Amino acid sequence: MNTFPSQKQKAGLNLLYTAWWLKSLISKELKGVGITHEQYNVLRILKGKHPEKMCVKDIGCRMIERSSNVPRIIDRLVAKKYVSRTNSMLDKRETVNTLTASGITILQNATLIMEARLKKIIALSEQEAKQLNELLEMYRERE
Amino acid sequence: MNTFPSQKQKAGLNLLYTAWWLKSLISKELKGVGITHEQYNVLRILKGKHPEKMCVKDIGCRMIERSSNVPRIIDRLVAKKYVSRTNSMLDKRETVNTLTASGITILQNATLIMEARLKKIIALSEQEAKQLNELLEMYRERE
DNA sequence: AAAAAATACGTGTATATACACTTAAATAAA
DNA sequence: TTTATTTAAGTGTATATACACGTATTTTTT
Repeated sequence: MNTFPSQKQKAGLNLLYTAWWLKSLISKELKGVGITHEQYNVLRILKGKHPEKMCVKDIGCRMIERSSNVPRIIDRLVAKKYVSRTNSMLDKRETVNTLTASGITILQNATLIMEARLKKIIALSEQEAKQLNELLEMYRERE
Repeated sequence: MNTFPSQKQKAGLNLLYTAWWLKSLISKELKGVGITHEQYNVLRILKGKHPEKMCVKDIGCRMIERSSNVPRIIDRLVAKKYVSRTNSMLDKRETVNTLTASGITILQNATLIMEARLKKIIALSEQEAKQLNELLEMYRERE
């Protein structure tokens, strides 16, 4: 990684690679629990409002990678009985979704395992992480 | 994005989000040219050795996201006539792949469009990009 | 030289992404 | 009130990812 015409160009590839590396790490941990990276993300979002229910749109716009696939991710979580989905009574277009008891359990499980692992692996100090956050925000400043 | 228990945890999400943001940006530009992000990546890797031919394995291990899907990405590039694939004579297990003339053209095209766009959008200076690179490398130091 | 292990490529499957499209319901405009 | 527009959810399709597996070939071991 060291014959780059510019640091800026290198940073793009470095960013994509590091994110892939992190995502792989997370997926590997979650595999033991039986859920995918994206399913974990949806469970966490639902946890954030629990016991309040959330419609698909509100979940979607909180996803890290804004996907149009949320209905199908929820399908799988419903099939695994981690999420319950019913029709909204206020707005018949919406469905409302919430964690089940086993959804909460699996999420706690996943979170514990993952955070322990990440804590060990990620090599930055808090101060360095803060600096990284600032640079990432500057990176996409013109978004 | 500001009620995080730790900067380190925030950095993970920030990293995933920024990479997604960048990937979307790139994909959008490439759409006009008619290739995907991953196809572009393979074309660039082939360009790096051109006119030498490359086997699937050598392409795969140079991908940003190490995918086991390289044969199928090449399938699509062959179908579009941007890549030509033949059997290796040295090792009959291998196939050897190289850019066609139109592959070179489309790649030049894509590169020009993309770099112009990224230059405008990415908000970091060279110095800041360098700092970002250092932090990303530290981030995954224990890989 | 024959058997075993490793390698390169490809395939099959479940999941996800990106995007266009459909349908039903809610909201705004006429 | 009726019509038009917007919105929420879901579906279909092409592409990609992750991973297990199969097959042919090469390399290593015995």
